[in-house]
Amino acid sequence: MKFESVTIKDIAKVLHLSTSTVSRALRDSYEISEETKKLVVDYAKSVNYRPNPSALNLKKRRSRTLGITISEIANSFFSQIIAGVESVAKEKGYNVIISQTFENFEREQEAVRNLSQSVDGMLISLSSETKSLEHIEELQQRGMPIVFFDRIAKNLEGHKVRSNNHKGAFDATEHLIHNGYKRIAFIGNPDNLAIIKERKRGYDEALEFHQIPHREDYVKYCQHGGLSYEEVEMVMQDLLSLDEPPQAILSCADKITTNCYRYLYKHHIKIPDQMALIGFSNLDLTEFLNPSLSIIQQKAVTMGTQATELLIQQIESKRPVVDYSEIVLEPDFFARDSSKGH
Amino acid sequence: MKFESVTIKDIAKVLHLSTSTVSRALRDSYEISEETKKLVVDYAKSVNYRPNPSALNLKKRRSRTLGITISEIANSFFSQIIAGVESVAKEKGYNVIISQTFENFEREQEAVRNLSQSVDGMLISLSSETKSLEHIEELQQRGMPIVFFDRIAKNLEGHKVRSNNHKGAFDATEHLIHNGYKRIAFIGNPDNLAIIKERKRGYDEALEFHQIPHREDYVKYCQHGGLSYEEVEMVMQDLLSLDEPPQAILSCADKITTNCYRYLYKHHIKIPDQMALIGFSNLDLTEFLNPSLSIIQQKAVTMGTQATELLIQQIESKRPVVDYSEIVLEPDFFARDSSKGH
DNA sequence: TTGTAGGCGTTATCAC
DNA sequence: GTGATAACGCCTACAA
Repeated sequence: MKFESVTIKDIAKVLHLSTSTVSRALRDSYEISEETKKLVVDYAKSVNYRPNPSALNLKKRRSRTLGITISEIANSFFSQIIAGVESVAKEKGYNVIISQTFENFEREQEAVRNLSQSVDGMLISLSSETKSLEHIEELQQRGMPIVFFDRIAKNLEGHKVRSNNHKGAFDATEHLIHNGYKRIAFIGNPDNLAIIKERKRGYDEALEFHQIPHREDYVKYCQHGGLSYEEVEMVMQDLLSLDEPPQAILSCADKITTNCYRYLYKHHIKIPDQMALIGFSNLDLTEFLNPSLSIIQQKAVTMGTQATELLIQQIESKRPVVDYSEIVLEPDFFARDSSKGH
Repeated sequence: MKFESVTIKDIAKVLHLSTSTVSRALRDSYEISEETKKLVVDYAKSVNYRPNPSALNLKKRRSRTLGITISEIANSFFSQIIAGVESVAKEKGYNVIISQTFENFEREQEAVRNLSQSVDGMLISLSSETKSLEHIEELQQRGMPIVFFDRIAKNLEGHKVRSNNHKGAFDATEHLIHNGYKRIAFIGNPDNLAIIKERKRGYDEALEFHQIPHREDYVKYCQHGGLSYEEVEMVMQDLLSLDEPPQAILSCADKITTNCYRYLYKHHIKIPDQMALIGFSNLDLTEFLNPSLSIIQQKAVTMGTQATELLIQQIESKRPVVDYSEIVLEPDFFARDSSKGH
């Protein structure tokens, strides 16, 4: 089953013109007479002519396509990011190809390498399991414009758009402390991710500031980013089986937050009385949950639009970009019942 | 800023071979000696050679890209669909380009026409405002494989994957009736959509079956699919200002359901005592809402995978497809507190 | 077993 | 003002 489409050649044949004339007429070149232009344009419209993108790409050595690498689409944070990316991309005439890593390093390498030939530039949020950055560095060195967002690569150059993760975690932890919680656990993705390091630092510093002793057994990392319920379940069991279990949890990813909530619900552990919960999340209805969920919400759509604007700017820049921006977005904090004082 | 990549020509030059030999060696042709093959393949790997997709596409007259047209990405139902689509597409070596219509007819026409040159086939869920189908028919006639899902086009040929909308709405309505509700309102997208007609029919027939009189003023359509809160707000105000307002609502789209919930919450109308609510939704945490939300949940991921499998099958079929399948997925029904009897 | 040449659809360069 | 030609990267008859 093949889709047959009209080409410049077809038009040229019908109108008894050369392909070059048709091409020029369609692009409104000054060299072509108004008469011929009108003839060609009208006919092209009547047969619904559209230039073949592959031919154009081959010729122009660009694809007007952006690649975006994220952990998972079915995650409110990332689907909001994509919404932002798509809106700017479409507006500027770019398509977007999405690659999911499912927090897996090999998949990320694969994705990045595959994308490399199809796109003019890439938006990357690292996977939880990413340890080495060579696959990305190599592309950068060959001139691929890459903008990092959310889970940025600390040690690579390039435009970056991220949240103020330190502040988000610090404020949330402090909020718990103010509400009377002292035994506060931290659950995050693995801390090879800079954002998790930052959030951990925020958590640490809030404890320190309020002279609450650190406890290493209150700090947990989900190697797979809490993608599966089971992963979070194990962490929760660990925490609850401690001699002195925590009274509150700070969760550092959308999936972890919802899976914690699910766990507590399932095991009839009352929130916040038996366990307070506050987490990073971009879900829609958290305020209507029972109890309503306290969240640190990132400006996801904005993150998507800003990152895309920077990327397109870099792609279309005449000279190599040397001066990179790092945009930091302030997260919004919503204190609700799940972290109420007792 | 241009991304320089290695071509077959480069390899040929370095190895003192012709481009055809390199091309054949890379594709493991029987004509090439093992020796040469190894030489070429090893070198290609060492320089990270990837064929240029545009050149391949131009040559093969296909793009190994699928287009999908939906109303909005930031909608749990559609992001689950996309997750399903991506998984099958990636597995079979296809990329996916997403187009959002935001329920607008012109955007849909634009999207479909733009996509037409870039993709080998399309997955389409119609927009709420779509009235004519010429833009789609035209492509079909020129041989573009198109699979309809969710909001299918009743009068066009093609593979179709949808939910059993009639049953979903019938069961939900009957459930409300069993729980003692008689004054039941229906809120949906515009009924030029076949799925809404079907859901309306399910609602109608359940009422009829239980000998509950119809009331036209209980039936409301959101022209823009409830995308904005304000649209749903107006409908709710209409319903509540009736002499005899409804006691329960059946909502027919994810966005409408959540916006109804939001409205009731905001106006301190107790669910279900003052107004029961049940709706089509694929949101994640509905069971933990306060009160927990009764939903009709569609098999979104499956819908995505099945539609994509059909599409790729049609694209890769040697002979024109004449025998179209219509897959009907049974929705899952979760009765919860928001529709409890009083 | 390897090389040469032509073409996929488009645009740019050069001629007329 | 218009037309012929080459080139973008790849593949595939056909030739050698």
